[in-house]
Amino acid sequence: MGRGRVQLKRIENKISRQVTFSKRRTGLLKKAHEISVLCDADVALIVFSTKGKLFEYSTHSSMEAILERYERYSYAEKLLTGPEAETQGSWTLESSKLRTKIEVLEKNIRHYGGEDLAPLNLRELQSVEQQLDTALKRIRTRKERALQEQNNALSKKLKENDKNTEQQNVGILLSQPSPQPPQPPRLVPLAIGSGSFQGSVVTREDDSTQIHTTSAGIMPPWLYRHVNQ
Amino acid sequence: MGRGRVQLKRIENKISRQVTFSKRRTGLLKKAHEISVLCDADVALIVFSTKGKLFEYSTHSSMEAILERYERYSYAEKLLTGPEAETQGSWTLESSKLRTKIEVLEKNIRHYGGEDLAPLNLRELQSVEQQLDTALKRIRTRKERALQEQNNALSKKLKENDKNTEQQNVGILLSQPSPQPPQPPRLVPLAIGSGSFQGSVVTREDDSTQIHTTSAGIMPPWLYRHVNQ
DNA sequence: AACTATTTATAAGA
DNA sequence: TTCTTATAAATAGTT
Repeated sequence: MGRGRVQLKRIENKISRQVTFSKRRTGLLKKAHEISVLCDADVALIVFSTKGKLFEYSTHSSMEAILERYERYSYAEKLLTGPEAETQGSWTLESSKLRTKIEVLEKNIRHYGGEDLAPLNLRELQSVEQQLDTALKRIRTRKERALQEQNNALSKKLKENDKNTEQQNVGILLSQPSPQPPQPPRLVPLAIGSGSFQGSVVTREDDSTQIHTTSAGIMPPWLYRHVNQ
Repeated sequence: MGRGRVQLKRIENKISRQVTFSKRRTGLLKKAHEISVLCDADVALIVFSTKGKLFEYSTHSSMEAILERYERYSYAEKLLTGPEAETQGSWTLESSKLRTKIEVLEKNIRHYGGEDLAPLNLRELQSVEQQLDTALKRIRTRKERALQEQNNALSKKLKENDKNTEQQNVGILLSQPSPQPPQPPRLVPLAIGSGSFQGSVVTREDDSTQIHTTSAGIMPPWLYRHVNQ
């Protein structure tokens, strides 16, 4: 699509690689949005440039929702592909069991849907919902416990160290600088054109950071022509 | 791109919507792959069709890796957005909010049940289930993050103490321990070969699950023309 | 950033 | 679904 064909391999020239990235990124985001609107699809697109700059697009239903939806599929597949790969930790085992259960439940829901509307029993639904709730809670509890144990272990070790050092240099420890808080990337909102748009486009950088998050009713610049021509 | 311009709005005709989806999906995946190779970018693309069928593309570094990388950014952003809400028992607040939400949802379920059996839309049910799932996952994530932060903080302090102790023993107390250098974003190294393909394309359905994962050196079907023409 | 010459993507039609 | 073809779009190379 341009003056000359392009080899499908990394562009070595840094400048043109960057230019191409910019151009194609725009096109990719646009197309992601288009298919989501035209075909009523749920789309999530994440792009990290070589330099670590993030660009993303997601359908109205938000990135998080789509990623979670994806994760569910993902887990189901893993269970199918390699159920033996459960060597991690104890809660991993528990977790996967629960996820299996969830999958079964979800499959049931789909199954019900495949049939007539009649067999849809509300009580069954509520039951399923409750089971899901319970299953997820167990997973959460498990993970928490694991992390809590870690915390306890660390705290204990910390105290022991403190005790050891106190005897020798009490004053030093008192003047410890408090640990630096984690540095989040800076975010700067960008101006957006008009139109109707329900997805979101975000751009963040390590140093210069920019976000353009479009809320409902706002049109991303790369859709401008589509609407006005 | 075709015989006649296209309006950026949902295609109402089911058949042509499906056809368009199929075509554009192919194109989108192709372009995602191209930019990842040409520009050395990390790309993750997730597409759910209306029917819930999943299509995905991810660069060599795998979907999971990219999503995790994304989550890191995402979390950092949230810290910026609401840094005050990240203190001690903040997640407790969040948690109760989510629980309230769950209660509302549960009330909705009951409400549906109180009415006729007819209005019971399967999609709605699944939607509710998903919302519950999401809500619970968020709580879990919140707690995990809080605990993880605690872990990190403790680890850091532990290291600092160790370092201090060393200095003490040697008798050098000239300078303050330097604050932790800001964490540069990690860059995931990409190994992209010329003309070869290292990403993976997966297609899965609810019941019949099919995967075609391309390993290095194997060309996805939609790149066929590129190489052979 | 703009501007085109070309290559690509694709909407329709079969 | 798949192929063909006319056209709309995207974009590589240039200015």
